[in-house]
Amino acid sequence: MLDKTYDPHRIEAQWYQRWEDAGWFAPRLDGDAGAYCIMIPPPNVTGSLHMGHGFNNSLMDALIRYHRMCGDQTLWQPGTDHAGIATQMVVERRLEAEGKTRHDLGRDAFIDRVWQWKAESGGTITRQLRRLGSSLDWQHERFTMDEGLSNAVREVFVRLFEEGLIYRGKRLVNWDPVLHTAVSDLEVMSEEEAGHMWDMRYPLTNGTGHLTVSTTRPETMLGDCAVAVNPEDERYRHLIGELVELPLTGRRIPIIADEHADPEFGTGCVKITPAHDFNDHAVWTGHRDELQIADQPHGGLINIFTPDAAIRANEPDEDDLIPAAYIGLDRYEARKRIVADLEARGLLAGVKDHRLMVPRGDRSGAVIEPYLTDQWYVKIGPLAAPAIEAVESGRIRFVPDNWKNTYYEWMRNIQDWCISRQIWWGHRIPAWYDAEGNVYVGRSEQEVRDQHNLPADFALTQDPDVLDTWFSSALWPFSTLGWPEDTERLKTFYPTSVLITGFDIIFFWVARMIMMGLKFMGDVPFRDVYIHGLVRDAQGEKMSKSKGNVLDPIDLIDGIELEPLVEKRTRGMMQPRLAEKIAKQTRKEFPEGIPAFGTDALRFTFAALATTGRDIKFDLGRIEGYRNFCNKLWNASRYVLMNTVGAASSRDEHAGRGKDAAPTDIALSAADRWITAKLNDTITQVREAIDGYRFDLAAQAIYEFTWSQFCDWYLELAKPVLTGAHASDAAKRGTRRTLVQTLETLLRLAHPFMPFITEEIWQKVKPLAGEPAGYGGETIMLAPYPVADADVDDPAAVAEMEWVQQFILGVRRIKGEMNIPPGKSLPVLVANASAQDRAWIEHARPYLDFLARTESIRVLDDASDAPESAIALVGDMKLLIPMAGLIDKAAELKRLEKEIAKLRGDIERIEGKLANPNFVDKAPAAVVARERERLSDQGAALAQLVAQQTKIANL
RNA sequence: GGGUGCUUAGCUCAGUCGGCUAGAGCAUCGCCCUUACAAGGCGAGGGUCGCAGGUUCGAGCCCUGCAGCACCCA
Repeated sequence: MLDKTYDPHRIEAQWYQRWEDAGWFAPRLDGDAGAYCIMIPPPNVTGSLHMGHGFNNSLMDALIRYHRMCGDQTLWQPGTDHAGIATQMVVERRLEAEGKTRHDLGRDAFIDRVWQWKAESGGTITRQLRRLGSSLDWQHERFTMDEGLSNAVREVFVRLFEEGLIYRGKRLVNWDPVLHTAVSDLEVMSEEEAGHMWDMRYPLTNGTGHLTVSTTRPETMLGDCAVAVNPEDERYRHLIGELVELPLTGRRIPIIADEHADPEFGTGCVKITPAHDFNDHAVWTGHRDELQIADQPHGGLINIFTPDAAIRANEPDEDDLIPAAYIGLDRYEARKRIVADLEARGLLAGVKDHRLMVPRGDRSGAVIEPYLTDQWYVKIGPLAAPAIEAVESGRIRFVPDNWKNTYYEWMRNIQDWCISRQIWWGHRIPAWYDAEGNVYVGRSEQEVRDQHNLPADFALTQDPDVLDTWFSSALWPFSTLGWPEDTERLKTFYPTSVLITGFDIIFFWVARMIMMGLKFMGDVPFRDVYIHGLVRDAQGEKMSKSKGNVLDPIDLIDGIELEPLVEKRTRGMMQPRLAEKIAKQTRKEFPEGIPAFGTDALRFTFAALATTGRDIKFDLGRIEGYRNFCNKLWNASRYVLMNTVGAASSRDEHAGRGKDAAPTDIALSAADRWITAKLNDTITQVREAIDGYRFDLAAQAIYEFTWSQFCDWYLELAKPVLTGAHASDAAKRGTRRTLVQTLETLLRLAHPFMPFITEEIWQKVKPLAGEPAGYGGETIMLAPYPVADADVDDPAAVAEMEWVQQFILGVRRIKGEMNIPPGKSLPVLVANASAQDRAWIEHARPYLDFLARTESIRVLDDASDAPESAIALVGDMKLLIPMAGLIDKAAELKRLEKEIAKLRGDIERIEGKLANPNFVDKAPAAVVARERERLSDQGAALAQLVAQQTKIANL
């Protein structure tokens, strides 16, 4: 028997271990069933679970469990990502606490430290995924830096290089001066910030005055190679080809004509600093062959910064290219000094406040500097074209569909991918250099030596850089399955079925997987891409540590007291004032802390909120409601078990399933047949919803059936049968069997969304319910998913039960509105009853007595005999509850008036419609017929109520 | 500047092919501790579907314009 109260903690603790130990998460590789596979988006190996993971994994597990129960060969591939920059930063911060930098340790020792950190913290997120109930195939867990995946990375790098799709080039990159590495365009976040616009005077060398240029970055003037004006700009046209003197440096630079100069912007003159600005670099590219530029130092492409973004020293052959006064100054210090010096010389024309877009590294937050470096690139055009085609042709389908536009937009404007990073934690680039700087690419140093006949004493040094983390992630759908080996798993599970992810990594990850999958597997990596929204807080704000509004899914599962919650939210806060604010806000929002809701409630909430194409606001009220739902299911199950375990019910009584199997001594009532038909409808709805990725509709259908049909009606209808003296043993058996089988099926239906509670209950129900579709196994997670059965449709039973419900609701409504306690028994008179009504009254009498608390039901042959009564209509039949001593005449008149007004409004609308010849002629016949029928029904009801109103009013 | 999405009850959201009186949960208000469940039961109130036009017999849904909000890209 089930415990009296639902305690998610106790249930969840045991089942996961059992499932995993039994090996039930592994795909069954035998047989000819279809394959179904999802790759987990690998979380950061040293990270911990946030709400986004919780959401994402709840949906994936629902699909995986559904398909596993459907009998597919089902694989959910687990694994983690080494998350290069992020992980390296964490370890560096820990070193910093010891007063060291990574350079103090050296590369090898530092990497050892990172592996140590992984060993320490690497289990956290996989443990947390287990807490969510995720049925991942842990026996095959992978890590992006394990041996197999590293092999795959080298293999891909070498093959792309050999095809000319990977190259090394010196270009402007996004340089992070704090992390000392290049980052890709995607890792740069530009936001508008407050700054200044400086107007600086550059004297004309012909002595006729000066040009004024506007800039937001005055310090970069040291690297200017020209001033550009728009060729159409009348003000400056005559100066094109003249020279100006670059202040503070003594260099002379030309005035050039270029469209890039916007006459409307500032003075219309723009300084060109090709080594420190992407636009300027493009301008320079167009003018680099002009003598006045080509003759400048470095052909005009003058870098002025060190990797720290400080002003660099001069090279031996540069003379005083960089003025000594600024060398060694940080870029912002240099800015101040240069502005001051210009002002001192009368060359500063003005300063105004100006809002500008500032690019920052998404990890470090440092202002990104366009910087000239040697980097490795993937030539992306040849990879992008087939990846675009794969979506256009429908081989890959986005859900919701409109995301494909975002994908196209990016893919059609894609730039070559900078894949080298100047950090230590990651896949080392498989390239070696000799003393002359020649580069050799190969799978290993040995392979390079063999291929190029380089003797062992020929010095080679490996490229110090590592690859962008997303390079290895891009291979995830096939590298995890064993590629480049041709494994069984690869053959079975590639292409995978669906990718489930947030829109934020369409570019980082989804697009790159598609390109790499097509390139190396010759096929798409997945058929569907389901894009879900972001999990936000109850106010719709993005969750972030600095806002202090982060919810930890584990805290929702286990609950957390207020003090630990406050501590957690403010831990490691740099700004005490912010910490104080967050603490205050947390105490206000969660004065009692957060109660434990359990995993099933959390998962069901995620499913219910997963409407397509929208972010979700995570409101604690919702999870509370679904925790209550778990409780409801639990208690309903207790009721079913209490009434079936042990009773006269042997296993045989329940063993039969469906109509054919019904033994002769079992009688199924209309209620039994009705709930079976309703369940059948629900099965269809849930399956359709899951197949269409409508997790919200699936959850809603399960919720509605369980609560509003099974609990509110069927369990109540079962009571008079099970406890009443009038019911036959065959009827009792029929009801018991229906209770058990409905519950058993419902548990299987709900299992993908609430795995723990359904397993726990199923274990108790299974011995009573018999084997669903011949399944005799030990766990619900491998039991067959319910299949709808057209044979159990039963319109007669449905009609009867709807009548019963109308009758009961009619009586309840009168009681409710008249403030009569619901438990009070009342005599009911019935008038205008048809033969069918009379039969049903007879037949359904026990239900009516129990649920409507009818003391007696008397059928009147003539309604005029009735005493003063409150009225309710069931079709044409009138329910009359004598008012004497119970009901106030004025109250009943008011109630009638309200209903009459509603009917009149309705009738008026319908008459209007039917009076319109266009409607009658053009609308489909069925629609017109339905309106006519409604009019006649409403008209009859109105007549009855009006008659009643008159009668009562006249008393 | 370009793009995408959103706007429905106090709140959070459904609403499929254009067709019954626009639904659910939470919140609110009454009555009930009825032997599965007070984490509950029974009942009730609550809507100009962002605004303005258009198409249609019929529009929350389709079209046009406008407004507001959010996000992405430059």
